[in-house]
Order: sequence, then C-alpha cells, then structure tokens
Amino acid sequence: MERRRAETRGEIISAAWELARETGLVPLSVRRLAQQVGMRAPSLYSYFASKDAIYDAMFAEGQIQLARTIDAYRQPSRAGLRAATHAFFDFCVSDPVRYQLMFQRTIPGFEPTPESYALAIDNLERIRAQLVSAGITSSQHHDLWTAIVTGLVAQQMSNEPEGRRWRDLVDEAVDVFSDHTGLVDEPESTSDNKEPT
Amino acid sequence: MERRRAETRGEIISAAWELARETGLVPLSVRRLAQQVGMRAPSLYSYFASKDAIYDAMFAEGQIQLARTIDAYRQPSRAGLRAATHAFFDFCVSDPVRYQLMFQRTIPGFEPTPESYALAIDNLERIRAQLVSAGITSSQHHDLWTAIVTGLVAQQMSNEPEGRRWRDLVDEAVDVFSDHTGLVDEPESTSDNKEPT
DNA sequence: GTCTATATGTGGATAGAC
DNA sequence: GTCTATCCACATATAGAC
Repeated sequence: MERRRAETRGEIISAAWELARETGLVPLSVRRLAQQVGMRAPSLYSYFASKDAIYDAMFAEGQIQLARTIDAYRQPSRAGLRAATHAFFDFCVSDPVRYQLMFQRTIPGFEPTPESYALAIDNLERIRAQLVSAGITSSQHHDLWTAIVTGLVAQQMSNEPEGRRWRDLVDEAVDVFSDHTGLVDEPESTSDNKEPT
Repeated sequence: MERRRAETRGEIISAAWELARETGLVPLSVRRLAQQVGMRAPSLYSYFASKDAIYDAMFAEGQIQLARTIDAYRQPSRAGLRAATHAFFDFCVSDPVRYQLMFQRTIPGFEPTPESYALAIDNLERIRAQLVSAGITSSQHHDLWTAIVTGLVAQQMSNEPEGRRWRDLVDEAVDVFSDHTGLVDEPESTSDNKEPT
C-alpha cells in the first residue's frame, strides 16, 4: 500500500526533527533515528535511500512551511511589511535546527536535490513579489532588506537564543528601511475606503 | 627548547587552516593534519591536548587577526565608519572557514575556552568603542548596526561567495544608518584644520 | 619526540535470512 | 518489510618501544 509507506516516511522525518533538536543536525545518526521510530537501521533504507535523502526531505518540509508562512501575509504597506517581517523572524528563531538546515550550509556533504532547491527558489520569488507589491521594486533594495532581516535573525539566534533583544529592533528596522525606500504607512488605495479630509 | 615548540605549534595551526579550507572545518581529521605537517597522528598530541584544542587555537588566532583589523580603523566619522565596515566585510568574506569558526557555532561539540572567548569579548568591546567614538551611543543602534553588517556578510557568503552583490550595498547601508542616527560626514573637529566659509 | 601498534568508538550502508 | 550480521571506512586518543 502506497499510503502506509508515505505515513511511515512522515513519522521518520518527524522523529528526525525531534532527534536533531536534541543532539544537533550533524551528529544525527541513522542508527539512533531508527531506534527512535522503533526500527533497526537497515529498515530505514526501505524508506530513504540515504542519510542525505532524509536531510533533503526535512529541507523540503521546511521550505513548504515557510511558503505557508509567507503566504499568510500579503498587505502591501509598511504595516504589512512589519507583520510579515515579524512572522519571518519568528519562523527562523522558533526552530534553530530548521534554520540551520534551510539557511546555513554547514552540513558536510549535503546539498538539496534540484526538486527541493526549487522550493527554496519559489520562496525567494514569493518574498520578492511581496516587496514589489509593497512598492519596493529595486533589486538592490530587496538585497538590502533581506540582509537586514537575516542579520537581525542571526544576531538574535547566536547571541541570545531565548531573548528578544534583536526582535525588538524589527519595527525600527522596518521604519528605517521604509523611510529610505519611500514606503508609506498605508497602501495607495485605489478604492474609496478613505474619508475625505 | 620552548621556542621550537611554539614554532611547531604555529606550523600545525597554519596547516590546519590550509586543510580546513580544502576539506571543510568539521571533517578536518587529526590524521590528515599530521600527514600535512609530516608527522603521524599521535605526535600531534605532544603539541595539542585534543582536536578541540586545535580548533581553539585557530579561534584565538582569528580573533587576534580581527583585533588588528579593527584597530587599523579609528576615524570617528561617516567616512570612517564606511572604511571600517568595508574592512570588516572583507575580513569575513575573504576567509569563509575562519568566519564559520569565529561567528557561526556549527562545529559539533566545540566551544572556545574562556581564554579564547575573552578575545572575542574584547573585539566586541573594540567595535562598541568605535561606534561610541563616532557618536553612536545607543546600545539599540549598536545592535541594529551589527545586525545589518553581519547580515550583508552572510548574504554575500551564502549566495554569491565570489561576487560583490552585497558588498556593493555597504555604502548605502552606511548612509541609511548614518542618516538614521545623525552621524555626520565629518567628525566634529575641535581643531582648526577647516577653512572658513 | 616520534614512532608503531592498537584500543575503542563511531558512522553509513549492504547481503541475505526469515 | 524487517531483521541479524557484517563490511568498511574513518575517527580520536593512548600505551609503550625506540
């Protein structure tokens, strides 16, 4: 049965996340992962061709979760950018292992397959489209903004994983960047929901 | 002789950098390192108590190099901040292995010793002092600036290791940040090297 | 000081029985 | 499908001879 197999694969990946959060992503071992799901190591190879295939499935899962997170925020305004940035910030900080797998390339030998990497590209395009819809069209501004946001995230995670010292700077960063790029507080509404002054 | 010993230690660390740049920092093995310096693995243990001790010496060396880099830039002005930022940017990007060891914590099990970590603290203080001398005293602004700079560095290294796409945004970032914090183009000179207008 | 030899452990992955 | 048994490569680190 095809369906049972997919379920088991899901359980394995789920256990892999759990284990990686305990012991780290690199030291994750096939043996211990098998033990975690009540199997022996060789049985895992009926579900995944290799350890890297497991990393790859985790990578893809993270990208899909990120896609959902991004798609939940679509207001083209300064307030919308603020909300989306907070959401992205929390997505990263809430799961350091997922962050390491998706955004840092520190697992020796692992590279995502083209299929999984395409999901990452899709997400970059999602972000780009949101910035464009907010009126930020310059690719330099896109690059600057992604650098600022990932910089805040990285500082928070590496210096104060449980705190909010850099998270509390997100609003200020949004304002600085918005002032610089001319992003206004409300979207230029083409409709009639504004009172005349 | 004490001096010969220190020299050999230096050669080992030098070879370790070289090897890590070829094979990566995590897969660095004591055997191959010994081979690189013309020894057998056990002999290395006369110079370093463990593999982590080797990482630690590399970490300390990187921090000392960073200290020298920082100390070369002391002009308290927007132009000075620009120069210092470029220097820091190049310091990071020019040696990804060193960057991974110093700023990312992705080597399983390794933590710097208190002595080496103190060097890292010293460098943070150096950077803080430079920002203060440039007139930027708010700790929030310090945090925001370090996030922006490390964000630019990280994007450059992970997306385009050989390019200059994010490096070319450094000047713009300096300007945006300087405008936001009120950092002027020239230091408030207390002397007389300015022509009257 | 440097070596040989080895202890001791880990890991990913496969063959072949049930 | 899952297991036992095993291969094989590789790791860090130590004992003890020279």
